[in-house]
Amino acid sequence: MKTDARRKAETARQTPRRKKAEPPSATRPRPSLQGIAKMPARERAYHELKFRILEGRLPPGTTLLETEVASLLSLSRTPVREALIRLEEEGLVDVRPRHGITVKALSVDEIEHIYQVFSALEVKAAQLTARRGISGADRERLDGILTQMERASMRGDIEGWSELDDEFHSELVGLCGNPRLQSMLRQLWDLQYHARRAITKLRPPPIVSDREHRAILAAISAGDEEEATRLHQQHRNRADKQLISLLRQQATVPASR
Amino acid sequence: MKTDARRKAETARQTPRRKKAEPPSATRPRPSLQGIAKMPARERAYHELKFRILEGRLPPGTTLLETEVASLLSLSRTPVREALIRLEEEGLVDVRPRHGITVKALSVDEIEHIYQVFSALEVKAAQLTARRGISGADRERLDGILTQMERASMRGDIEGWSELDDEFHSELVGLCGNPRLQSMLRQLWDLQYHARRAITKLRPPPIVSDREHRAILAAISAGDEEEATRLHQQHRNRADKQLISLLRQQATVPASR
DNA sequence: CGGCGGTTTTGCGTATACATTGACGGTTGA
DNA sequence: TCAACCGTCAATGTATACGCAAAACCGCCG
Repeated sequence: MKTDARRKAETARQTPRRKKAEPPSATRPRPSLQGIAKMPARERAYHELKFRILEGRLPPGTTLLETEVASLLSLSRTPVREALIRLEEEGLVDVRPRHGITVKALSVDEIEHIYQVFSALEVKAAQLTARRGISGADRERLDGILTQMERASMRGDIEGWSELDDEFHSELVGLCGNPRLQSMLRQLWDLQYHARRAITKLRPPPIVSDREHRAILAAISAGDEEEATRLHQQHRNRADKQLISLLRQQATVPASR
Repeated sequence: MKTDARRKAETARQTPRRKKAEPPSATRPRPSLQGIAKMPARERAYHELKFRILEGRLPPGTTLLETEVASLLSLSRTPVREALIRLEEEGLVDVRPRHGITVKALSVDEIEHIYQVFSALEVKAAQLTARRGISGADRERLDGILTQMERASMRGDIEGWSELDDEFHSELVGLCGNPRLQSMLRQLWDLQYHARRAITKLRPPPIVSDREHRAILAAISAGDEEEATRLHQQHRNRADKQLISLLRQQATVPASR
């Protein structure tokens, strides 16, 4: 028993990484298909709920009471509440006391806002990556992804292309050397995940994107920070505009699903 | 014995008089100096802790157990834990199970990372503000702030200038029309709050900043998105570089305080 | 003198109990 | 018929109980 309420920190300059294997994959909503097993209940609740929301198994607008969520996951309210706090902070659910929690439905405007932030950060990431330079191996890897993408777009495999696109972008971000930037991007990613999937198949063939990607990679490889920034900027502007306009289009005609 | 023999009566609901005398900080971390009264305990815990951390009353490195925090705030562990989850997400504290929570100490590198994100977002905000245009009244207000700043810098009142600087930037951000962007900026702001204060007085006279601010406001008023972006970009680059270098300088000579 | 295995302590994760509060429907009075 | 009021109760907010397992401790053995 200590009478002194505070102890001095052990100074470790380096953030004392928790031993836990990093769960969140950049593009996958679920941490590891298995690692969920022996996690604290709070984490399980968090990941399970997030997963269900992102995959659409808890569609936007769904509202549940804390108790219902708890029994849905076979847990008590405590860890569920703790998970919900995080999900609310991240913007995935709304908590309205006495009315339950509601899976947030994003309006097109909100998605546009998300993309404004997302793209600004991604461009910054590209800039930082260019500034710090990439290794030959990284270059190879990115190059490989681009090649696969080109093949996919030639065969008209938009879905496959889209996944590779995610991979390319997230690889690039992974190289920027700014963990905070990375984690913010990951979070924003999750928010737009659903919207993005919804319009994947409606996309026109990504020939332009392919070209732009090549150019960006070249600029980064060359360490040309200015050029990489400019190109990535432009790439995102174009892609965002397209995406938003597709969404608006679809929003007016709710259609099938 | 283990459980702290439950706080007996101890003046039942009589909350010990908190000395919330401190009125400082322009962009004060505390919500409203009074509104804290009749809030849910979880919120009180959150704000109270955040306040103490930002003001330095819980200096970086401080380590406390959940129980200790709870009794510090005269609450039970539950609302405290819920507050801590949010504080951890925001990056203000580290939670290491069985080792307590510790107030995070940011390294200069981390602060640099924060600024990279912060500035990218602020520039985007300026761009959006320019794009959407500002009203005459807003223009007046911003103009007024700049005038006050110029006066402050002429009198050598760096502290005053600095507060106005915060105000200017946050006003600008407030006009961008993207709430998510705003809230992210606010959060990042809190993270760098302490570091920034620490070097405020070491700043050289802000003549250049004053000039830049004028130019930025002009570009925004004119609705010149490109120019506003470029100028703000440049402004932030310069200011960040200066700030980081001051921090590094000081980091090597811990000095007083 | 130092490392190692068992034992004890203790902090936390989760469940549960209890208090509080706001929603809602029914009743009443105009 | 309508609107204000009130009582009831469900849902949340907060406190407490409880057991596990990590960390600290301790004594034994090298």
